[in-house]
Amino acid sequence: MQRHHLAVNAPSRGPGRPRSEKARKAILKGTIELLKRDGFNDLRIESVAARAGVGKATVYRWWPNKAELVIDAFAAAVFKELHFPPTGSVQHTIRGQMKRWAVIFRSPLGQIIANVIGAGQSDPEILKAFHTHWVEPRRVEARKLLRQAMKDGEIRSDLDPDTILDTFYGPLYLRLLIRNAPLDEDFVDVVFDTVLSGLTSPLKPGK
Amino acid sequence: MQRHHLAVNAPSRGPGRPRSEKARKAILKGTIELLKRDGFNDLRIESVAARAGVGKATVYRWWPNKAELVIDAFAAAVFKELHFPPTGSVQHTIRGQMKRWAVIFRSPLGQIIANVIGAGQSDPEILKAFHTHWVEPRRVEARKLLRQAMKDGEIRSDLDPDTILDTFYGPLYLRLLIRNAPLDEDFVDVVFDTVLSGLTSPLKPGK
Amino acid sequence: MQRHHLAVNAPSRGPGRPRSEKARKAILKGTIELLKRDGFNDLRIESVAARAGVGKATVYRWWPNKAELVIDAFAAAVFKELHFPPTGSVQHTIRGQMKRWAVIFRSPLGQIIANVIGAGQSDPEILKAFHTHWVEPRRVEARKLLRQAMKDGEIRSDLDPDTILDTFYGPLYLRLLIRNAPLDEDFVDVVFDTVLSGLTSPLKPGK
Amino acid sequence: MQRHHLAVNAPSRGPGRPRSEKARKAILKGTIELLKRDGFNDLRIESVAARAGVGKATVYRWWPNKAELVIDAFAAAVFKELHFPPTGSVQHTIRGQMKRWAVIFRSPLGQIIANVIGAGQSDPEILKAFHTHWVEPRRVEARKLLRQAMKDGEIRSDLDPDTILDTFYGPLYLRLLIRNAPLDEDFVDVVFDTVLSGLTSPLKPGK
DNA sequence: CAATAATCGAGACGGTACGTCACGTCTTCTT
DNA sequence: AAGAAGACGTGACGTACCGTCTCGATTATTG
Repeated sequence: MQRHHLAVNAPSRGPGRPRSEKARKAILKGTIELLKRDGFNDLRIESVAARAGVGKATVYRWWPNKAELVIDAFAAAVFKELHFPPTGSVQHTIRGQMKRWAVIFRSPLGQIIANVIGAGQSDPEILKAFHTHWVEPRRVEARKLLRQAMKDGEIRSDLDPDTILDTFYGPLYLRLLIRNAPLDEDFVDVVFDTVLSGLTSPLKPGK
Repeated sequence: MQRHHLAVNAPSRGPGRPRSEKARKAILKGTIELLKRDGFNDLRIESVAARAGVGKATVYRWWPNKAELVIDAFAAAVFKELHFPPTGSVQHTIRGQMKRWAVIFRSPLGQIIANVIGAGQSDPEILKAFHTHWVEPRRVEARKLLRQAMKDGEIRSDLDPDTILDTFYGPLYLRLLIRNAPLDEDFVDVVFDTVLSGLTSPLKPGK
Repeated sequence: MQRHHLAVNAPSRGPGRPRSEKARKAILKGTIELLKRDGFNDLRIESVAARAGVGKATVYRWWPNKAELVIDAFAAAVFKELHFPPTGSVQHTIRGQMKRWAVIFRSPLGQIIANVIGAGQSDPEILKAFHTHWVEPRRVEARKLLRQAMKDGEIRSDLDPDTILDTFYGPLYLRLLIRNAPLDEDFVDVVFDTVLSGLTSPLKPGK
Repeated sequence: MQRHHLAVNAPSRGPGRPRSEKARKAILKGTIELLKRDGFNDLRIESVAARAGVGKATVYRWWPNKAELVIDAFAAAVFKELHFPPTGSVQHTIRGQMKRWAVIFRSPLGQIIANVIGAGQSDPEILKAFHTHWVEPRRVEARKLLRQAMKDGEIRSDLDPDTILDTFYGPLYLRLLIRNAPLDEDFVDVVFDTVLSGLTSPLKPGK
């Protein structure tokens, strides 16, 4: 019987030795390091345990499988990247955010994100967790921003915000995952300018 | 010592029993089926061999590892999808191509494509093969098309064709891989209209 | 650092919560029950603790390992069987004792004895404890009895009492442990008669 | 699906790589060695595999558990000890056999026998195998011998041969297993003389 | 009566070995 | 020479217990 991801905010503990915070952190840290080095596929739970100086059973006690472990490690790693501060106009904010993502995508964290999405292709839970821990926290602020821009008349107001965001960010994810060309500043600028321009133009007849 | 991807078109073979074409096809077919059912991660060479009624060694004789096998199977599966016929104006052709992709992406083949990209995140060879067998064959025609459109003044002529194609197709790949929202006709229309509109507008000052 | 089997008869205890007699008894009782059910090899300290409603550490606080625990439990279980009352002639007494043993050997306690001897084959401490708690307490009275019989001329007086006792009881242990044939009354009678007869015959030349 | 101890005398093999005789022998040899060194309880399948230079799976492919492995190893080890040649009179033969057993019981093989009997206390299969591979092969000849002696009037003819053999050999097993006193020549002589004497005496009234 | 001290239950900890699975290689007989 | 069959050594899996360790709570003696 186990209790993964349970009652985190229980004010008082039950009996028994409390969970070792040191072990938990060492495991998550080791997972990130090995994920960078070996990728998701070649990540070994045994290696994580060994690197964290921890028994294998301690890993399995708290994470039921590699996927959940990686998700948690990923969530912890991106926690600090969560914030998405408006920096002036909506357009300026989104362009800035896209550039910051490009930086992240090129960094080791980007490789982890790519790995998580990759692993998610054969495990829906991972994909779901990627949503919960990465996509959604950013989308909630971005949607708010877009709706404000629509209200202010800065962009077309007849489109679904998520569709717009997918159009902005899709090309970035494409280059992250397919790696057909570098994900550099110029690319971000062109994509942003192109899409934004399309969003401010008068409506055209479809098809 | 083995000899993968051998000179197939040697006019005369050496001595010995010739390679069994039946076995080759059964292996590729079984690979595709199991890839659909189990995904790349849970695809077992042993299962492929068993399903194909073939010895495990026969698989390894011709494909050095799971990745190459999947790539070959993938290439065989998408072979018939290769053609990209122009259907009138450039705009009409691209919109049609995007819609056809959306259909494919929603089909079982789409799951295989997603799986291959996913597997490619921890194996550069797979990603490379995805390029060779899927991306490039389509891009060569698409680039030609775009360059014609630029020459005709239909779209801006100062952009890299691959950047443009990434902008068109990135959102589709995003929904294929992240599955945050359905990849339906409307989405394709909105993305196409938006991006195309951005490509026909007069230049705006970047940044 | 621990203190097993401590001087119990200290008239006044030190400070601190005293040892729980209830826990001690529950542990010994559970040990016997599980020993019967699972045998020594498959006896789990965790199961003992769980069955006794006791923390695992409480078991380890008082018994350093499974062997000592089993020995203690065994000693407690056989404590009441210790007495060996003379019932008339020496011959009659020994035959009676052998029959009582046969009954015990056929009972669940017999299985425990067999298990303890079995476990003793890979742990000398267990064998030693089996001696101390089971064999010797019986031998001291039996030897006295035999020496009396020798003095009285009932049996040969040139033999080592322990050799004689091994000859009497060896066959019983054999059937307890090897289980090649039932350990019934007839068997006891034949063994006793045969050996006793051999002990009363005039000496024969050895070899 | 496995096939332990199967079809040994199949005249022609099927397809597939044949079982490695080298591995089989190395495993049985290693098992005996480790059994001597560590006893049954502390015998590790992993150690057996390592010592035999063999994969753990190869051990499990042919023996379902430690018990069966030990039984097979034991059977192989005692195979050469099987013969029981008559050496003159029945009495002389039995005394000689008992002395030979005493020698074996004092040797490393004796420790293995003790271990097997010990392990048999918590696993009936082991005990059964001990019977099949050790006890019975000797008993068949011994029974024949005893029946001949009965017919010749050398010993009483109203007793079950197995009861007699248990009376002869029980004391030897007792000292092997309980180790309360040395299993030396004198002990064997006294036991043999005593029991034999009891078997040649005229019948006494039981009870 | 408060302070001290040892026990209790619970249960997490770092380990070791388990028995299973798939890997990629090999060895046999058959085609 | 390639085929299928299937055993081989390897190494990671996820599980079960080991014996130890921290907890908060309880129950004694001592100051």
